[in-house]
Amino acid sequence: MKSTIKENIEEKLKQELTIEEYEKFTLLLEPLTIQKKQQLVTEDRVCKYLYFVEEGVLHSFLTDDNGENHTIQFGFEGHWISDLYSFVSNTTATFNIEALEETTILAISKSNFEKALNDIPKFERFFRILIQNAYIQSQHRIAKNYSDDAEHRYLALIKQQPDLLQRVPQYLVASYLGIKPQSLSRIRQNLSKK
Amino acid sequence: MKSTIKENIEEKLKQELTIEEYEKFTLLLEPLTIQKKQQLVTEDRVCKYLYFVEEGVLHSFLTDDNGENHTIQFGFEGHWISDLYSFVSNTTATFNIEALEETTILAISKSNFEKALNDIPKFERFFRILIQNAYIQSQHRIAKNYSDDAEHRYLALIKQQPDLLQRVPQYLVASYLGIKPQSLSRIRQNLSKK
DNA sequence: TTACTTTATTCACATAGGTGAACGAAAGCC
DNA sequence: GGCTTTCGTTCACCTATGTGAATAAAGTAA
Repeated sequence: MKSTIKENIEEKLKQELTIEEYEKFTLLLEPLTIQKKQQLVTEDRVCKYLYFVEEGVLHSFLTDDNGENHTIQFGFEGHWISDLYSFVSNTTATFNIEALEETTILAISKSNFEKALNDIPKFERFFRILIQNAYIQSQHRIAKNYSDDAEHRYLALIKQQPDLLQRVPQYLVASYLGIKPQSLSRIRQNLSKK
Repeated sequence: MKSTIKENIEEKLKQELTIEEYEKFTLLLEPLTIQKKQQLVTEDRVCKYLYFVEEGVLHSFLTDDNGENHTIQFGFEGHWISDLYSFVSNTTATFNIEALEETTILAISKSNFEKALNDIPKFERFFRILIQNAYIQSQHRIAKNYSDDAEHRYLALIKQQPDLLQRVPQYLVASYLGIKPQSLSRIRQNLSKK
């Protein structure tokens, strides 16, 4: 189940890292473990790290003016997660990031991130590809939100990630789909009748 | 009104390009002009370029299973636009890109793009920052779509881009907001009563 | 100018998803 | 083991937005 950062980088670069590159990079990472319900990032504080999930799950969410939470992203093994705007611009975060189970993480601080970009040429490319993939996904998510109703989005989601409901509570899946838990219940009820 | 690519790059890099860098880069670009309603990218064909808008406006949109169009993005002067997934993976595009008025563009092909990444070190960084900003924006757009209703999204949009309705027809603004033209009409009517 | 097409408005009615409450089941805790 | 909190379901009712049609206004072409 554990995901290694070396494989993650090599897979995106479609190229192996040399031992020196990997060791140089490893020195810049800070391992940490957080418990279920602990927050890694809290809105109104600056998000000072990028996080790579080795094992476990996190979610990033936004608390709106009515105090409701909206899950923007899940971070499973092998994902990178952060409040990127807060990280790059040193402003207070708009998202919270919280563990959904005990999670082991590798964190890279902004100064170490910049060191990596400058000292390890491949790293700038790696990070470009990482963000590029994330951006493509988010464009498609916006597109699907426009063209599909909640039932279709739910079906597409569990098709793409069949174990999702085993790993995270249903009300967070509803939130990620942009609907209320009751509505997801209703949708599942309708589907089971078909 | 015209936007220059040199300024666009330097602004993102927060650093000036040398004359050599700029000239090397310029050689990789293909200028073109397209007329209103012409398509730059068509779904089901591969998108072979990244496009920088010098002057004019484009929009990218998706045609759904009911034949309805959903505007995903507007590309004004100074914006880059493409079907990035199609471009990077050489698969057929899911989005269309069409001019909303006569538009002048600089296009960079995939092979030239790769040449730029490899030959001009700053370019990899520039492109990383470009995508990073786009990704941050799209994350915030997803978040706002979850927490705000159409009226709030409309108000936020015209506040952020007050000339939008002068440049593009209202039904495209509605589409971008994820609602029907009639609904935007109704929202505007309610607002004018307040 | 006239004619034709595209865009915006308004209305009556339909529907997906939201709301708040009640209830039971499951999970964590002492 | 029982107690308490969290989670999922169901229901009756509500609301924002969609639908389809009619009409007007604006834009374009001849």
